[in-house]
Order: sequence, then structure tokens, then C-alpha cells
Amino acid sequence: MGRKPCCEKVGMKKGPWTAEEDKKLINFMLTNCHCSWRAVPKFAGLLRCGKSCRLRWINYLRPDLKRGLLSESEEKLVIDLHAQLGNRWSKIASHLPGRTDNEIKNYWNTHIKKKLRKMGVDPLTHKPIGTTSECHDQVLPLQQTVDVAEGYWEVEEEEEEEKTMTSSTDYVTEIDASLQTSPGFCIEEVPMMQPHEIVIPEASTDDTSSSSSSGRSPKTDELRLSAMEWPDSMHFFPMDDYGGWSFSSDHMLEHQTATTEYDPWK
DNA sequence: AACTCACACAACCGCAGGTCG
DNA sequence: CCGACCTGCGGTTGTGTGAGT
Repeated sequence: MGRKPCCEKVGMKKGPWTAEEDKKLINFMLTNCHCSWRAVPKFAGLLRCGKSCRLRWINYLRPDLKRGLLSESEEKLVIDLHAQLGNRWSKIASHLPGRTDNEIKNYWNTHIKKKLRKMGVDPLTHKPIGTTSECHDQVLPLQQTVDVAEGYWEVEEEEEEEKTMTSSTDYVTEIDASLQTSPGFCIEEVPMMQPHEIVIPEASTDDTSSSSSSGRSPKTDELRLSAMEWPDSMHFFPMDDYGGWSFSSDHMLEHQTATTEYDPWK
């Protein structure tokens, strides 16, 4: 077919976004959020391809994003959904408001995979690792899978967490019926680990504590848009299936003068 | 102090699917 | 129906940082 590339590669900037570029993109999105992504860099004065702009906006600059590590409830929901949906990160992300597919994908690859392996669960199949085939065929309904995971996590759900889990458990209930024939994993064959052997990363629900012990770029941290930094009064509406958004730029402009943490507003 | 390694996350790439003329 | 165009998705790579030696 010889499809044209999404953009002219020549002269296009690649690599990490600068504060200046973020600023330009944000300013443009505030006032012109309905044109095609291909046109965005052109009109925003960016030497980036539309794809790159879209990714930057959706994964990082969008004002409704949650930042920081996933909470335990979110983490469990991701595991549940992954067991059902596989690597359909966008579908999984659609069940976690404020989280992006890229973020969940990264989190899965860096945190959850390890955790599941340590639990003796194959992150791909959600079945026990290195077990006999006999038990592989014994699968658990999703809710039981969740129970097993919770056992390992030793999670005593807080009341508040329960609230956030409501959608999760509702979803579990909702799809449970469809799981009668779906694979899960065999509880008996999960290698027995002691609870104290499970290492749980600090999963703070406090968005402001997004910096973890892991290495993070200070440059990006200073640019990080915490959801809390956006005024509650800001109206932010998804407009279509293609990531078009509408929100009040009046509020944004007020906010622009209010916040000092985010350089692009300066 | 300098170097290497591992990790976490941001960003890129290529393809698939949808839409429209 | 076909082809061009655009967006979305998932896999992969690149980059920066902290830990370890």
C-alpha cells in the first residue's frame, strides 16, 4: 500500500520533551483541542510529529491524570483485568480512571510481573509456574483468583479503599459469569510463600508523593502535573473517541497564575 | 570519586482498524 | 469497493537516576 508515515521524519525533534514544548502543547490544546493531531504540531509551533504530541498529551499532560504508584486496589484490578483481557492495556486502563494504558503497561512490566513471579504465578497465563499439567487444567474463577492474591497481599481493606474498590468488585461480579470457562490459576500449586516474603512497594494514594525510591528524572518530576494541581472547578469533558477534549480555558488561565510548580505555565 | 549495573518510566515505532471521499 | 488518511494500540527502545562496587 505504501502508506505515508505519520509525519515527515526529517527535521522532527525526538526524545524527551522540554518544558517549553510542554508549554506550547498545553497552550495549544487549551484553545484548539478539536483539530487533528497531525495539525497540532504545525499550529502549536512544535517540531514534533502529531503522534508524539498525542502521546505526550494523553500520557503526561492531560489534566485528569492521576500520578504516582498504583494503589493496591488499582493493582489488584489490573491483575484481574489482565487475567481476562490479556495485554489489552487500553481496555484495562479504561477501568482505571486517570490512568493511561502506557502507565499501566509500564507498571505491569516493572512491578506486577515481578510480584506475580515471586508469588509463583506466571504473569502471562496467571497460572502457577513450574507445576504439573494436571493442576494447570484446574482453574479458578476470577473471584477466587482475587482471593488468593489478597491472601498473599495480606490486604486488610480499609473502609476508604473499599469505596475505591467498589467499581473493581462490581466489575469482578459482572464478568464473573463469563469466567466459568475462562482460565485462572490453581490455588493448590502456588508455591507457598510466607507473607513476610512478599515485598510490596509503597503504594501511596497521595499523588503528591509520586516520587518513589526508584530513579526518576527530576526534570520530568518538576513538570509532573498532579491531578490535585488542577482546580476542582475546571470543566474537562471527553469530546469523542479520539482523545478530543474540551475544558474551560478561563479556569486554566487562572490556574496558570496560581501554580508555581509547573514551569510551562510561566 | 569514578565507574558499572539495574531499574523505572517516558517516548518511539510499526501495524491494525476505522472513517471518508 | 478502493485507497488515502488518521488515530489507537501494544511492543520495544532510550534515557535518567540511584544503588552497588
